[in-house]
Amino acid sequence: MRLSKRGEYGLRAMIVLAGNPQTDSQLPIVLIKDIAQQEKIPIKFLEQILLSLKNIGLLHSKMGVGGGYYLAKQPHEITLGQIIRVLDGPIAPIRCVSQIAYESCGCPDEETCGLRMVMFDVRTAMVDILDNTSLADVAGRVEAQRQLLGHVQ
Amino acid sequence: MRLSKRGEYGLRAMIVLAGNPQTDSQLPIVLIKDIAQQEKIPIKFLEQILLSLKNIGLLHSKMGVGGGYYLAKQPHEITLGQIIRVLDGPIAPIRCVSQIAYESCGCPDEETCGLRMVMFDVRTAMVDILDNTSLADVAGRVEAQRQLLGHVQ
DNA sequence: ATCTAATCTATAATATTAGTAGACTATTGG
DNA sequence: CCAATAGTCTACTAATATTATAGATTAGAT
Repeated sequence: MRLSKRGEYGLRAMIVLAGNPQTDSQLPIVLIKDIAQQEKIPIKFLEQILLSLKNIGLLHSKMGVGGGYYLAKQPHEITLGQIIRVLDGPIAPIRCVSQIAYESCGCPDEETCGLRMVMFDVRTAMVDILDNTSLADVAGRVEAQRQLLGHVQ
Repeated sequence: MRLSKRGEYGLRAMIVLAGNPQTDSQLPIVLIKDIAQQEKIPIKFLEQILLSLKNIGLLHSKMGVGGGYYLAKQPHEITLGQIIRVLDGPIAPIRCVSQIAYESCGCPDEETCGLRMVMFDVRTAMVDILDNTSLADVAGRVEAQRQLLGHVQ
């Protein structure tokens, strides 16, 4: 029941990117290298991860001097659920409760399978959080917590 | 974010065992072989799984003719969370939110780590379900669903 | 041109998972 | 006591997934 490093690193990177808010005047481009350094992620591994997120349309990039990665949408439009599904696959404890990647678990009657009923609830609980938490929400919570702890920016 | 086969098989086996309710007159002993057959689980794999559950004290067993496995406690005293922790380890998307197997994720300040905040909520949601659902609860839900669908026993 | 930075593909190293094998021990019943 | 039954224990293997690493390539800026 654990997130992979791939998923974790991807989420951390996206949260960093969301921390550089998009303005009209200045593009919030961040280098892979900088994210890797800041979050202690192996750079070559992070490259692959960001590339996946780019290919699915969550990130844009720019090559060459002054290039880097930036969010393809506003932070409030990107949820953690989207990111995790790209990097770790469907969010479901067992396949027979996945909406996106359903697969029979082979029990005689799914309608009366006790395990399936409970795991359906677990899946729902996870998805409820992850699909309703955006990068902006995360940034907001971090900010609120900083204020609460009296951190000075 | 998926349960292993080990975990899944263990849960299925325990649900089967809880389906044979414990009475004073007759011991509800079930053979590994029968569970394996009914649930389509490789028998040698299931042996190991049941042994783990026995060693942790969730199952008892009896060798020889007329032997087999039976629950060590009443179905309402055994939760799915207990079973999963034995077979799959701690229930937490990342280690830094596990109560039982905490481990630092290496971020500069855990108190203001956005990923940690969200994953803490996810963990809580999963644990709330799994630690509050007993084998008796599962059996009850299966029975209720059977009635609802008009199955005749 | 040259430097920078992302892109792409392949592959290596490691860990985990899933399953198999077989010898051993305990219990029952004849 | 012996044979059959059924769980115990340990080791091992095969497959798969995870976590990277390497290096050549392409695009863009100055």
